Amino acid sequence: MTLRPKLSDIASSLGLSVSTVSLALRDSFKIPVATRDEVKATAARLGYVYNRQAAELRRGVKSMIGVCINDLANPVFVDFIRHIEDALRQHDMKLLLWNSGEDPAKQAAFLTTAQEYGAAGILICPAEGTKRDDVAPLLAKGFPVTTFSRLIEGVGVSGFANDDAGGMVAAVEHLHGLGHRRIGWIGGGRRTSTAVNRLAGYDRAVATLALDTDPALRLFCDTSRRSGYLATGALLDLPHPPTAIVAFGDLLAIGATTVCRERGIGVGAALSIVGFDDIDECNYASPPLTTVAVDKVAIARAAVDDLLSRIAGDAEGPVTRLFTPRLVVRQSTGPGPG
Amino acid sequence: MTLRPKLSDIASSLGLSVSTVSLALRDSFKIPVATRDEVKATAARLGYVYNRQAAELRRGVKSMIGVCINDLANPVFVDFIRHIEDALRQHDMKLLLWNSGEDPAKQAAFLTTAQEYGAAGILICPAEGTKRDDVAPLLAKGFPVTTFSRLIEGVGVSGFANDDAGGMVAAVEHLHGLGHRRIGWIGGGRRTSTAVNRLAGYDRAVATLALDTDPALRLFCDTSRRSGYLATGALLDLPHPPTAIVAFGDLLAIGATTVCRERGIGVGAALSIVGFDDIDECNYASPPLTTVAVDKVAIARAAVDDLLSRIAGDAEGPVTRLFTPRLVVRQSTGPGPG
DNA sequence: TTTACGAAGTCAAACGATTGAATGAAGGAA
DNA sequence: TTCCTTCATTCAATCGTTTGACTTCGTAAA
Repeated sequence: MTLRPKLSDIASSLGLSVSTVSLALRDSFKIPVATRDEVKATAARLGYVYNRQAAELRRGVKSMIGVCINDLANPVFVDFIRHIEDALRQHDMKLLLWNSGEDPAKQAAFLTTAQEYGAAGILICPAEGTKRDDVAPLLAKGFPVTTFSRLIEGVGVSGFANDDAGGMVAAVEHLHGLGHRRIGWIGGGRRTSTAVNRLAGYDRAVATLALDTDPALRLFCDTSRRSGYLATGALLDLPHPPTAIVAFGDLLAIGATTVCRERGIGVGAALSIVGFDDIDECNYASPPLTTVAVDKVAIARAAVDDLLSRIAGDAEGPVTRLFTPRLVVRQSTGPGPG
Repeated sequence: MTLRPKLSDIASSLGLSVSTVSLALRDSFKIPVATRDEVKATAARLGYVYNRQAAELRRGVKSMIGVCINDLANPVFVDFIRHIEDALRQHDMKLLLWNSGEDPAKQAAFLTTAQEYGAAGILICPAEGTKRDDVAPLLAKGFPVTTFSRLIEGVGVSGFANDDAGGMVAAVEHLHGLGHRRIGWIGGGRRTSTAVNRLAGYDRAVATLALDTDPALRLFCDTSRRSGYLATGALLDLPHPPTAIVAFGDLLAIGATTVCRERGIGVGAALSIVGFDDIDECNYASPPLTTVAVDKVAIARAAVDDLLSRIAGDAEGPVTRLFTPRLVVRQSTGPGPG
């Protein structure tokens, strides 16, 4: 187990100075091409590996971005990561991944850790219950932070998210157009901007379209398939169950289809179900799921662009931008009763 | 936008030396408690953030692990990441994530990048077509590398994987026990150890149990839901289609159930389907999927433990360990014809 | 012959934290 | 008073790279 070779090893092996070697490896025009080639050959021969930590310490540049999400088990977030990674790759930036598991304490730990490791900035999908003061200190110090998918209320931090309220309005309007008047909600309560806004969209549409407002129709739970299964079961057990359900997210909706199957309730017939996010799984659900497609690629790109321009220093104040979703009608929705 | 404070800022603000501050922050017994507290308070007031890059450069320790997987879109790999992350967290190690997308070139880039960033070691699920020489140089240099989920043929690198052949034998035996004699295969060919071994298990069981060996029953494709959908469609179009299908992975199996649904073929009745991996989605498929459950938690833990002991220097030669899978019978398999 | 200049490299001081060795002051024993 | 400890703190070298300033040398212009 040889020691990792450094510039000085290459230098002494060639009878050159460390400076020359450093410049040669970085292709400085100050070093003749012949020397450069010699240096590079020796570096390769010795198995030299660039010590980026040392270099960044000296140069004061950074090339890593911290990315914090809440739930790796949810394909939506994984989709976001994939697109963020794609975008970062184009800028030659690396990704330090963190999973907060919706725990603001773990998230706070990451905020510190990412800085410690010399991250240039942080991309974060704020955990449930993230408060203004959780990120304000960073922003005050001028440390670049940008949020994606979820927004943080009243903080001067850039955020790129889906128009969740609008999307949910579209979902309810779609069901209303099919003749549904009694529409249930399953999903998050008020602890993330996504949940707040989707629920607000539901409430607004229900009010505007004069649909049934029975509070029993709204069931709050987390975002897993299992919760969708359980919550939908509970709605179906109501004395006067809904004829359609909008779910906070696709996983919930998929859980909903499962309980229907078990009970012999035809999805898209006896019960219509709409999901949200449009993960790949929707296409293979039984039946394929009507959902509100979030433009994850655009959101990821915008967030990365914003963060990078903030890092570069040429960004003005914080930006908030909502992206318009698209209702994708598949077979889990059908005509209402009557 | 203030500059990030450093030890010297705390020091001068207190009229102390940098050494004292450094020692105080690390709770050295050489510094009286009163001074420590003062230093810590000032650090907090100034918003001091530890510069781990500088510290690691000086101390020569590392606290980051590079993790490279092939396909973030596949829940199996995401499951592995989650468990790896859990295991690493307990050792206070951070995770630098990389997605190779099954591209050995991208994977090679990561091997270098991770070292450049000062990773202590690398956990890798080798991309398709990874050859001995892709990792041998690292190992020769004594850089710790451990593989999980897939193995690399004939290289002295530790590997922790599922007993894929055994699992597939169990799947075929299960179908045989149900009376199936004509069993199709959909999935990977020979480019990963997982594919090689699962297919070998299929072949072995087919031979041992004297089942139909029609080569048309084996269809090679990638691991996506879509491929499962297409490949299964092709098998069903055969003049003499199989009565059961084993899939390389769950996503394929889910795609398979989808095409059956479209064609009105009862899964678990007219056609039995077995998946592999046991991702959460299996429980919510229609019907819930019989599958071979891989012990991802144990594999992830073992890989992390091995890597960490290698990093600590107290590991002998490379270790290869296979973990026994468990057949989980759900409703996608049922009695064969006759 | 002197001066000037470009080419090819080298010097040495950073970057921020760590740490073994050294310092100075206070207190106690002889 | 002198010597020895102990305590609290500081010195200074170091980790591996980078980079502005500098050297050295040969050649060409004046």
